[in-house]
Amino acid sequence: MLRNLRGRFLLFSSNATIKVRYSTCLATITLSDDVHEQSSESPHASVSRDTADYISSILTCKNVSEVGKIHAQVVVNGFLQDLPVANKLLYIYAQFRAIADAETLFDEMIVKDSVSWSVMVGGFAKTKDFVSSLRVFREILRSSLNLDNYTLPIMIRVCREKRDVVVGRLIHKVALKSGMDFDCYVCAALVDMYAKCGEIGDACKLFDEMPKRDLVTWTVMIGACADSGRPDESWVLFERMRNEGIVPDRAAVVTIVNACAKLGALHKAVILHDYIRLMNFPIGVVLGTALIDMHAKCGNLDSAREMFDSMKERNVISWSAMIAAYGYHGKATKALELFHMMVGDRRLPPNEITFVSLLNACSHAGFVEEGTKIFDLMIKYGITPNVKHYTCMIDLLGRAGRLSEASEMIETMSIEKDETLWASFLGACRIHKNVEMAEKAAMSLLELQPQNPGHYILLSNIYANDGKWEEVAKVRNLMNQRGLKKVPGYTWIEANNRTHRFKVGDRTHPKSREIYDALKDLTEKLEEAGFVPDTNFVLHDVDEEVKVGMLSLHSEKLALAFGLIATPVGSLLRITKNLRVCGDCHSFFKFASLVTKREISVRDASRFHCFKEGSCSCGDYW
DNA sequence: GTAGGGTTAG
Repeated sequence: MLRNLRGRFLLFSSNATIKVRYSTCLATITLSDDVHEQSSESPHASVSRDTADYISSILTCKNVSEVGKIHAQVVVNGFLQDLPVANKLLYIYAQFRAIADAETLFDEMIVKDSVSWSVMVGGFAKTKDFVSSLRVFREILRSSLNLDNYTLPIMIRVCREKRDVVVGRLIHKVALKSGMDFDCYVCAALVDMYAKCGEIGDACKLFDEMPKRDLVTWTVMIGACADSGRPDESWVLFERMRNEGIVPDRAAVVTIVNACAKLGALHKAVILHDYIRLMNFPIGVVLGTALIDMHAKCGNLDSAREMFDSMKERNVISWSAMIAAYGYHGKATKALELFHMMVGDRRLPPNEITFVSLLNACSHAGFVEEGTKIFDLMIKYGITPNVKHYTCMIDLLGRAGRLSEASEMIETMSIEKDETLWASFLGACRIHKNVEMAEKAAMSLLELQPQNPGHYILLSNIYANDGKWEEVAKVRNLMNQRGLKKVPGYTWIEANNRTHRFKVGDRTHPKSREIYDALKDLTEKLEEAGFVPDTNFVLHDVDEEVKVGMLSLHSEKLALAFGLIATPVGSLLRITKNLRVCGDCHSFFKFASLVTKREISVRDASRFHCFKEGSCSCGDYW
């Protein structure tokens, strides 16, 4: 029998065995004849041995059932109103994701402090019950409790997970208004939230204004730059961080490896891997997988495979990364081989991304039949095709010229179609010059993304190629009315351990004159060799045309011309483009590799093209 | 006593 008398918990018992049903288990506690007294008068008194004992036994629990037993003892021995003990119980329930148990306990606690509330917010967040998390957070705001540096990062993270920048911003404002001082946890969470919600400007501003930055804050910002298409800035930040004496840990290294993969710069990949070896970072599954991806995306497929082979432990992500690596490089047979090894000998179940990688590999290589089989196999594995799988299939069928089959697939699929899917179909229609189908695809793109200037250009090009000039004018007017301007694509080239960037008609490079001379010279030689520019890919933007002239000013070609003058004869040219390389450039590179006797490795938005002696590793499936 | 960052596709 438990009684609470003026702050003293008195526990009376006779020779008794008390059964307490609590939580998910039944605890049996045998009590002694003695009367125990426990003082709880002064909360500031040193923590009693019993409190500490309970806390340590709670922390050693291996499962919820063990927690339940200790919980029962806590109740019986009158320690439930001992805040550190109750909070620790709450915490451990939350850790085991037994949120219902935590909630029951929380409701029964007469006294709660900011820790109890914070643990509940975190507990709900851990089980992805974001609504409840927010509900508890609102209760904190309504109560007399102050906001603190513990609850805030949890809530900000919830907003990040939900990609809800509106609520995120609101919480940020409320916190600012409360006058509290933000610590590194709050700032890092805010920077990350803004960045993942696509508000990179806010993320940068916060980061720049921080008086102090710790390793996590730097890591978050490095990742944020990479995710927002500025991996070159990630690299600069990583160096700045190290110059400030901050030593990266594994998570930071994974982040920069990931940024380097996006950068696609081989010389940086080599430097980074050497650094990782030098620092003796243990290469676990995550870092190993990131390295596979980095080497593959920087053009070194062999290093990627070496990494894969040397890993002691691999998971489905590592296998998928290696399969994808073969895919970008047009090696569909290798990708399929690895897949069969994965599901055969290793009995590792593939996930939906494995299939995207595999289907992409098939479409890159023009493996229509194999791709179709894989698509069916995926369904047998119980994976419902998503829009990405369908996009691969549309790409696969479309590039192979099977436009009506692709169109039928689009008509009959039951899931929502997105812009990538239509863009894939449109790309295929353009290659095979099917104006009617292209028009339909472009219209759908415009409907889905009326703010994307690229779609207007595409549609107007389709009309232009078909001589429908009135329609061209209409589309152009619509674009101007909506205040949209074409965003240029960029091309990078590595030369002498540096990366140089070009955009269409670029004249900002110090060696501009030489580059243009080299390009003119090259173009003449290519035309002599039989190269015919493919005007299907000319952007019929009149103003732009007047400015930049013709196809020959594409950023890819400027980069190539620079590479020819800046690197030794015979050396490999490594080019990276942030959009898909067009058919005209593809053909240009093929001829260039023949005429200049250079090997040209081009990485675009989703694949690698290796041009050698007038042909491309990916055949005509560019 | 409670809190922030890392791997595969498109």
